Amino acid sequence: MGKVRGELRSHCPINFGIEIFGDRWTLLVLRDLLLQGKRRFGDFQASEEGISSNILAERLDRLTHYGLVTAERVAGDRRQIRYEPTEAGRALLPVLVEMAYWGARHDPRTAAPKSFALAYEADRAGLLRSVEAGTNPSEG
Amino acid sequence: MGKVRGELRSHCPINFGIEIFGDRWTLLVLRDLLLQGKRRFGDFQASEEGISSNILAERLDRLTHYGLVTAERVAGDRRQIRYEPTEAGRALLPVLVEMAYWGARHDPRTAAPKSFALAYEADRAGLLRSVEAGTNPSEG
DNA sequence: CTCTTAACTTGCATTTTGCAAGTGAATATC
DNA sequence: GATATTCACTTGCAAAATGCAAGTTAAGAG
Repeated sequence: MGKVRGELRSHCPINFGIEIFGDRWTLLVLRDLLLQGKRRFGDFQASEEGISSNILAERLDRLTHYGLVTAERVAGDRRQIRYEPTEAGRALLPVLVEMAYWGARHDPRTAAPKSFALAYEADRAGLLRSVEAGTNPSEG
Repeated sequence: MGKVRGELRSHCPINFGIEIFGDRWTLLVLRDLLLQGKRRFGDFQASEEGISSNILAERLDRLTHYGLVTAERVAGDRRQIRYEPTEAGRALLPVLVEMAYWGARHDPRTAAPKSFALAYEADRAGLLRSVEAGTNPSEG
């Protein structure tokens, strides 16, 4: 059961996001969901950062609770649950892309290929569209 | 003393940002710094979310450690310390703007004026420039 | 001097995180 | 159809982070 969180500290539009995904794991789940096409519990667990199962379960609950994600059992294999981003979840893609660009430019050891930052700089809107369509060539 | 953090979980460009500002307070400090023009310890403390002084001190330390912020004593009043964003810190502005837009569009009780989301939709690049210049009319 | 201001520190209770192991239901295998 | 395996969690508990209140130190004001 997703624990219902109390009052927000403020309704500053930046704070709103922080209250939902301002922690060390939630944005990684959203990254996997929106950029890597992952849809299942085990997929998220398999990411290199190594989220543990109790944390992952709580975050998926919270994302569902806040309407960024939906969860449903898979017909054909009722053990599985498929997580899908909602419109509100997909609307976070530009946030992720800006963070990725910042990381690509400021982490001296970044794993992002140069082509990503270059593509961003050449045509941000185009990059966003291709990432949205899942046809972006400059990601792992 | 800023505690030096250990190894990063990964060099995914999104994770890099999370490791630095993925918590409930750091982005609020950056918001105050980049969007509200706040420069002093007491200014940050005065924000409506109510950060406590030990947390604030630790976050400022960390931001300084990671090179997003500089700290220096004010000549003329050596009690004061002035915090300034670096280039890397200012480069987070687009991330904050995307988060603000998302919050403005998805928090039903958002404090953001409609003009902000409308200005974003009409001319994102122009909004970014005006926010960068501190001449943005659609913020509190 | 004494008082006040500014920027922290410290102590401690509460909450969150993280690891390892365990559970229960559904499906695959023998 | 009994057994093993997969999947998505739960549970227990130690460790770390957070949050509140009060205290400290250095500098400037009166």
